[in-house]
Amino acid sequence: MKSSDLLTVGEVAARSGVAASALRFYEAEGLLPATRTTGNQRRYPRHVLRRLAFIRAAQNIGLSLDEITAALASLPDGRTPTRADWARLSRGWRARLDEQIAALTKLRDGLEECIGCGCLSLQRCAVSNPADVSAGSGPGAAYLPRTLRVNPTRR
Amino acid sequence: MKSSDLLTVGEVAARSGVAASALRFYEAEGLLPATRTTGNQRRYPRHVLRRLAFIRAAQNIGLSLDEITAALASLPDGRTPTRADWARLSRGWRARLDEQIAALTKLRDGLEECIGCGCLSLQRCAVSNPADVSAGSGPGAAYLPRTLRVNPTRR
DNA sequence: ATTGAAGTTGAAGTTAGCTTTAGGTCAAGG
DNA sequence: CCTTGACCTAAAGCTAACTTCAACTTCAAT
Repeated sequence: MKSSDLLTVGEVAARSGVAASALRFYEAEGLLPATRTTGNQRRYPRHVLRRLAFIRAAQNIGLSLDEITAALASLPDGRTPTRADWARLSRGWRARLDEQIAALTKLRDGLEECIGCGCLSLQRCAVSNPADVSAGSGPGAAYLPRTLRVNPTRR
Repeated sequence: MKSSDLLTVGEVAARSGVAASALRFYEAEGLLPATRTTGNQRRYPRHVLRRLAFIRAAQNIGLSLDEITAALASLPDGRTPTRADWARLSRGWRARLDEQIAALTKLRDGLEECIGCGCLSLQRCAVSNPADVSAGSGPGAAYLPRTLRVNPTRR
């Protein structure tokens, strides 16, 4: 155990489960600032673990790193979120989750119907066209969600 | 309207809402075969519209193109899915949707708790660590889902 | 003083699902 | 015949969120 109360990248990686390369990437993106030793190595205060927890939580809810950066930047002094900050920010996420759940539920119900009818029509089927986009509305019509993948990208 | 009952890429694109470039891409991937005219232009039978509906539906459920390719290849003669095929294949998707919905619901409930406690711990918080991965389980620990994005990639 | 592990950088690579571009070819109307 | 719009191909580009690589440098222990 180190005597200092500052953590190295390796230590933060080990404690958080976030790869060192990701930590460097986050710093480059302005998401996770680090101080430097005289030898130019990164040192992190303990509260980065909390900040990382916030980042992971937000990612799990579905926010992009850009959105997370924006959320963190909205805090005074760019501080690591306090309990109150957390409560305020995460309240907005709830609606987001609700929307996602509703969309999936609608899709599932549509699927039940479709299994029965077998229509599978681009125009009328709730599963192939869940957003109810009419075929005439032009190309590039946005179909629904990029859903949760069982095996996302290798992490 | 053309006299032939074969469709050009442009026509398929217009009727399906799938971009012509995507159709060419699908052909290259073996997802959507096309015949050629003597002048080397693509011609599609009408049932590609059904096949495309199947592809879109599967995408909306969350299957990757690779998985969709595999599913279609599993049909005899690589035929476009019939009503019975559709019923059989889509039954498996239901479980997938259920899992996704369950995961999101768990996340939402965890969020409710977390708003109250404010713990935001990488080890204990259901939102920052929904898969219950212990911090000691090594780097690269897979956190949960790559969730539905409100604005995925531009389509 | 030496050594081996851990840290540093910028640049390039990865994956999925397409889109865009450049440089031609084809088909139908006038 | 000529023009115009739709089509063709191969290759490169795009986005997000990282990872990998190569070529050093620093740190802590012996």
